[in-house]
Amino acid sequence: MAPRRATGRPRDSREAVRRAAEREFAAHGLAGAGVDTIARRAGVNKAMIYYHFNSKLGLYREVLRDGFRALLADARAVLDQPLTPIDKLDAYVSVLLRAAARRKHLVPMMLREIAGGGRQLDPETLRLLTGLFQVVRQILDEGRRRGDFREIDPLLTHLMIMGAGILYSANEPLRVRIDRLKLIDGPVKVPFGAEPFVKHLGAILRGGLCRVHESHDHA
Amino acid sequence: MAPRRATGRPRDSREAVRRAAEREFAAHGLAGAGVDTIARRAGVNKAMIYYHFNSKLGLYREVLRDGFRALLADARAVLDQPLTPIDKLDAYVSVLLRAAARRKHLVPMMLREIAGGGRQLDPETLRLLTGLFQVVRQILDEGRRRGDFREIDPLLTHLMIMGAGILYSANEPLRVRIDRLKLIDGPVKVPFGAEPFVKHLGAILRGGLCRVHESHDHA
DNA sequence: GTCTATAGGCTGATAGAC
DNA sequence: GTCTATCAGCCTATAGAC
Repeated sequence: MAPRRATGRPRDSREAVRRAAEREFAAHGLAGAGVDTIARRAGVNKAMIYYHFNSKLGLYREVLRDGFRALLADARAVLDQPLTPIDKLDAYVSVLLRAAARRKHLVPMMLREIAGGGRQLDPETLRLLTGLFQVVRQILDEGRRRGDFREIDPLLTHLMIMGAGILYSANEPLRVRIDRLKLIDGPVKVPFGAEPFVKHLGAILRGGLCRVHESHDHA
Repeated sequence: MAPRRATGRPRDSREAVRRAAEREFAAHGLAGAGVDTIARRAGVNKAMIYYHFNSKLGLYREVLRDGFRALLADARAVLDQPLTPIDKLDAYVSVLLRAAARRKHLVPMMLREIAGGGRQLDPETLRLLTGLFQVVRQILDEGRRRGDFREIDPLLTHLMIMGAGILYSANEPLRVRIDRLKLIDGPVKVPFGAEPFVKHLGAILRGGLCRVHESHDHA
């Protein structure tokens, strides 16, 4: 029995609010977001927000939860793909970045949440977060069983991938600005979009930074 | 001519405000922070904040700038150490994490700033940020010249290290909570403090995830 | 489900005495 | 440099009609 346009506009007002809230919360955080702004941008009366979500915090939590539910579902799908473990890791990173690009509110909200010690994360959202770790852990386990991977801490690896991926995504606006201002001298090309990052991280995970010196000495 | 206790208390009131502001901004962000709270915690009259810093935003910017100035100085010191490039990278990561641990406001503030597209970053702070990249670039260049490192994108590498390091630092409270709630099953030890991360990232940068199979086949 | 009107608290900022 | 007093605006939230 989902509420289907009783009187007003064809499009569900609840959905409109959610979408407007995603933008506002991502840009300004829970404290900085304005309920009036969200209502205006949703083309909805402000009272509707309280009707549907009870409070600003309630709306905030629901937006976060929805986002992570979708993200976790995407990530889990990687496990079923017929790929080698190392390629699955690539796919996972790619999914992460592309999910962040599609749902632009997720990464900024997550970032602010982490900055605040995760105070607004309800238990379910916390569970969803650990679910992402489980995906990485399964991939790493499979790789270790097959003898592809060496013994490596799965949680630290997860945190590394997540951190690098999140910052890279969130960074994009800043990179654009730094690029425009020509703040970096020399022949450095500023990367944009998911692809360069996925490739780069994949290369590092495969072989690290160092040269493979097959019987090769300097001097 | 630094202002030295004209009338009031022995300790400089400006410094007291800065320190209280660090905590408040880190915990609640620019919008969420309260000027009254900062004043109270600094043991200083609220009007003094406006006397010293003009506005809440002015105070915020100064706190950020000071933090990154100190961080960049620490990072640059690594360049002069008598270490091989790969060990310098380790040292750099270590400095980053330890600086974050000492100046607890830095990472959360940075995280929120990134989430907001860096809207409140003044040009100098932006310059300081790119300075960190230059440090990584120099280390990588030196390694490439010596033949230790293979050809690798320095900016992507910098972003990877920075992202992983920042998230790991910022994550600590969340890891504590997840650990307490026993949300992760199985024999996974949740890491705390800088050391495990520095070691882990060092290992990955050195050799990646995969086993070195010197003539070894699975069959 | 939708809208109007408004309460009521909080908070950034300033004026002005000392 | 420090402090008191106070304003003015914003902004979450609700009551209540339709």
